[in-house]
Amino acid sequence: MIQPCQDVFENVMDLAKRRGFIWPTSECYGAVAGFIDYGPLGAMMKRRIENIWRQFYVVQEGYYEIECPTIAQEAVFIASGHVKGFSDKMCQCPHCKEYLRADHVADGGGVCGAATMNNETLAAAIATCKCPACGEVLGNVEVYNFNLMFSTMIGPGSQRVGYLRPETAQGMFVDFARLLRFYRDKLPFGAVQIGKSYRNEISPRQGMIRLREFTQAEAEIFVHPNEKNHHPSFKRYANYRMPLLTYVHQQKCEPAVEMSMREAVDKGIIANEYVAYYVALTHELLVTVGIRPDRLRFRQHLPDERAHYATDCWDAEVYSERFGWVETVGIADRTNYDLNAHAKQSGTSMTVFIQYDTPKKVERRRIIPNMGVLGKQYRKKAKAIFAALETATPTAEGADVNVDGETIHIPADLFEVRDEVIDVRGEEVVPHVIEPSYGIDRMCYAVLEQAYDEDTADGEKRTVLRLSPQVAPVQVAVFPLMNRDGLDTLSEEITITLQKRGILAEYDDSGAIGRRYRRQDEIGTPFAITVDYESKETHTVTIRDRDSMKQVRIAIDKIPEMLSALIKGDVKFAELG
RNA sequence: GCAUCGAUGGUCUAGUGGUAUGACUUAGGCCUUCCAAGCCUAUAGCCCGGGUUCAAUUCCCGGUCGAUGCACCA
Repeated sequence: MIQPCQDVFENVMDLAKRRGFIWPTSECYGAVAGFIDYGPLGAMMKRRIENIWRQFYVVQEGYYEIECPTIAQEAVFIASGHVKGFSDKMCQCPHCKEYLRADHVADGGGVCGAATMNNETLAAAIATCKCPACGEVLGNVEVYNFNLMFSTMIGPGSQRVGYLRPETAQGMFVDFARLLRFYRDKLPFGAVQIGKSYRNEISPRQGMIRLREFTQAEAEIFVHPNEKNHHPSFKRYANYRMPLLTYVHQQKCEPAVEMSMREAVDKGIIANEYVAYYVALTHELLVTVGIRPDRLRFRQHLPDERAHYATDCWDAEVYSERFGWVETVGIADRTNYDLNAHAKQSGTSMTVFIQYDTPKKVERRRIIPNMGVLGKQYRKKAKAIFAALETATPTAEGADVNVDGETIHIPADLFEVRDEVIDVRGEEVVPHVIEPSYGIDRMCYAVLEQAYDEDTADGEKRTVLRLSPQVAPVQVAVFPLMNRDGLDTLSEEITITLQKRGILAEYDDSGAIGRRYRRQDEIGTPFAITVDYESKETHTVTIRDRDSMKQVRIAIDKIPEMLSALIKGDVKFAELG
């Protein structure tokens, strides 16, 4: 699948480093693998991508953003399964020093039940196995858990364990009760979070594709389990078409098939309307930030690839010339797994009360003990008897209840059996969660790689980042043709006017004008305004398009309005004069 | 993490047991009426630690980072 291309990745990362998009972290002390710094332009571009994400999820969908700590106490990750399930049982071969997955060694050596063994048992079991790397018999080895979460201590001298979160999602789950109240106790609702997550990868490589600290943008959408096939805005994307690579296609090595979201749901290819809706929304979002549709596909997880809680999962994969298809977004139906787990761990209810349209009549039998007598007679056992009686099946003589292994006969005159019909107005429901989860750093890399281009201008090589105007860090450059005769002061005035309108404009008067154009081309600045001698007489300037290098003359007082429209994409440069 | 290879101004590079070549870039100046032109000047470098040596950027050992292969990637 991976078809390495020697140049693109290196060219992109070289440019990114040189021009201040991406830097190795803490370079003066030697960089650390798996960590990067975003430089001035990279941080700006990342923020613009995040803001486009907010436009979709917060503004369009109405799912407010929350912000939770990156460190959480152990209980959170016990419930989520990360303390237990996010670690691997490792051992080291004493002969060749290779690090090995102990359970894999056991499986390979014919040991049964390795997955359920504790570390000591597993160590004993693999002592007679051969190291798959060097072939020597392992002998006495220590088996230990390598957890991919970074752990820390909360407070000084504390025994309280904390972990850096391996995903932002848990924040939305643990805040469920508050969120439910905020959304006035009605489903569906959602909450989103953009923030850092941490995974202590054993061996991160591939630049910014696999990081130990990375930025996720996750949405958790809470929905009634019976309503997953009725997204209230489904019609927005019902006819949205894209190629889908289902797990059946993958098993048969067939290519993806293009279809609408309506078809995909109706044919049972995508599990429900909610998942389909966010598959389509994700497609639109990725195209908006500048991913080419022909380098974008949606691939369904194979049944054995899915996390144990997910019923359906689709990855948006972006094609990289260096890394092949890279998972950039995952859209999963997490069911009620997380809320059930936190409800159990925390002892807090994580349900929504759903009112019936009309109350249901339910027959109910209540057993009401005469506690005045029972209490005196049974003393400390009375409370347990009271509880046991609620579920007892009384006969005419009385009821037998079991308290602490002892069967106690309660005569019929010590309680009253009351059969009644009551109105049940609704039920407690644990919502299901639909989760679109975006890897922002991977999106940034994909945007840079796809924007990188080299063309020829006047017989010379030109390096140009064809970034969408919406994500380009610098939005416009302003140049005086000559830095004299008042052209420079007029240019500076225009720059300030644009900056006051919230447009990131960069003024530059150094050296030849051609060099200044090239410099801006390389960082992806989509437009350049040039003030020339005609500007003083006619109050006009030229505006230059990065991609075509064409120029159009416009009136100075029209610049802010026109640039805003060009940057937003409401107007295309080719449509101008 | 293991194995192999590599690391010289911001970038690309020459070279060396006695502190380093050239080009591009950048900054200042001159020139210049629209796409990296020209001229002058300036800034800036031997990945880190230890060893050998009078002297290490150079040789040796260890580390870091990067590339590749293996392993890993809930």
